[in-house]
Amino acid sequence: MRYPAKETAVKHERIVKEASRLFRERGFENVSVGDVMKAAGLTHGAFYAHFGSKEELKAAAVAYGLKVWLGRVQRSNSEKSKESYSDRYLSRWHRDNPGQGCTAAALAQELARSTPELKAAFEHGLENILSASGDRKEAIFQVAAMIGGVVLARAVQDHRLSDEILKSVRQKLRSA
Amino acid sequence: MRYPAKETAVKHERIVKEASRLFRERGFENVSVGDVMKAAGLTHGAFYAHFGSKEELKAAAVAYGLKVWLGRVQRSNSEKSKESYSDRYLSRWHRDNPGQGCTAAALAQELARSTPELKAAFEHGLENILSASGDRKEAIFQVAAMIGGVVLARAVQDHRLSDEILKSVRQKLRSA
DNA sequence: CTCCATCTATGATAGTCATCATATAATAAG
DNA sequence: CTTATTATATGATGACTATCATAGATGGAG
Repeated sequence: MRYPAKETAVKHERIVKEASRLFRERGFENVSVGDVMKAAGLTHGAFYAHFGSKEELKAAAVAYGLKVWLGRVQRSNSEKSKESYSDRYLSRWHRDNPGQGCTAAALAQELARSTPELKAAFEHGLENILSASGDRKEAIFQVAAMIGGVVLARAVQDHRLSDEILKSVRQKLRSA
Repeated sequence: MRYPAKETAVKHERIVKEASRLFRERGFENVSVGDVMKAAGLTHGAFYAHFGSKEELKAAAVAYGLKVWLGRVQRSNSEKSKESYSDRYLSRWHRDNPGQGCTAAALAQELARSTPELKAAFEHGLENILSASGDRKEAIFQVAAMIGGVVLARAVQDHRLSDEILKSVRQKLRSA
């Protein structure tokens, strides 16, 4: 790195962060390289000084998103808060703000159709999260139910039904 | 309908069926109108004699897909088979054949980012499925867990982990 | 048998997008 | 202070795609 040495790294991180947010909001396919660079305050051509391809950016964005997720899970484990992690995950706020939310709940289906590299990036992050829990089988089940609940709640039109979905999964998970 | 009157309806249905399969396999964005028409044995231009836009086709494909899903649920309810519906849903076969599988497990995240019309089509189909069950809250929970399980299992690379996810959700759902 | 409505095919149009080529500018190294 | 290096910006390029325009073809209505 011969240029500003420090600012460059900051910009690089900003690109990944904005990409991560935009991808979660609109999906990989509906975000162009130009969109990401504009959000990062740069022009589209500069992109290829940072990444070799859009595919590489996707992998970086997924890895970043899962790192953030892991941080939230760990923080929730240590704070013995009244509100459980699943309650926060299955909240209206999370449903309505995919850009700030869980990468899996926003992009898992597109990941399922992606390259082995991308799937591996996701898998690695997921393993870290599952390892952060005691009962592995229970953790897998909870993650699946949480993701399914948010995905369903986001896919329907009616607010009443959407709220009912969130509430049902929250309650069943708590009683489990 | 002035043309072959019967064949036209057959072709129309074939377009919807192939679209439904292709969309589940590759996602809405990765299937062109031309792809669908080719799969149906026609050329791209003929499409607009059947649908006003790709958006209309998506809605028809989603409605068709959920109708098929409802049929499977009902059949499973009547046949008091040994294998429960959730076991079949959370099978390796379903994970590996999204084109023949559940529309929600393949497209729900894209639906979440779609037009109100599309989301309404999905919601309508989902309501029918939930209505086919006795305990509504339990049905919602099971559907969420099943979708989340298959989505997760499809998004990871390692077969061992993927199988473990399917198995964990299956077992937890059965014991619930 | 004739005519017209409508399905189908071919080709064009316009927009978007990932990627690359080139040129500029800024700085770290000497 | 000079020079080599590299981030950045602007502007192509080529590919893809939804949609439309036009024309051909087909079979039901009269």
